[in-house]
Amino acid sequence: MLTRMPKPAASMPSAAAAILAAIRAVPRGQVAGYGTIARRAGLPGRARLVARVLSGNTDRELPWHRILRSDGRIAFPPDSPAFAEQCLRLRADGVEVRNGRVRLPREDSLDAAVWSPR
DNA sequence: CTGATGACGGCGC
DNA sequence: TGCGCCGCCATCA
Repeated sequence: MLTRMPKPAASMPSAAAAILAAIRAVPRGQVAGYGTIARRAGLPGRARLVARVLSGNTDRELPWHRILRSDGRIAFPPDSPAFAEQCLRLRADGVEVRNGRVRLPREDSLDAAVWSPR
């Protein structure tokens, strides 16, 4: 049966793959926190790992701009070019960005519930 | 092995 | 809301 998933091993390369998959699964117009992505990837408590993976990512197709800090703030210094680009890409998605911050969906929303079976 | 670093998170004030 | 402190994880000097 496929009922059992392998135990989460953060050090294995597939961890990064799971993270990338979780990020790719965030639909346009929506956003998620680093910690949320980590959980969706089966790596609870590895928010910083998500950040690490993203920092090494080169795929322009990856919706990296939809990943924000838990408080809805963009994780870049407000004066950095990355910050500016993330702002643009978010708005291109139709997301409202106020002062480098967006309205992050509550974790207990339906969408989150579907994603995080626990 | 110890200490520093980073696209983090939660809590307290 | 803003800020600081501390905890956590993985990597690197």
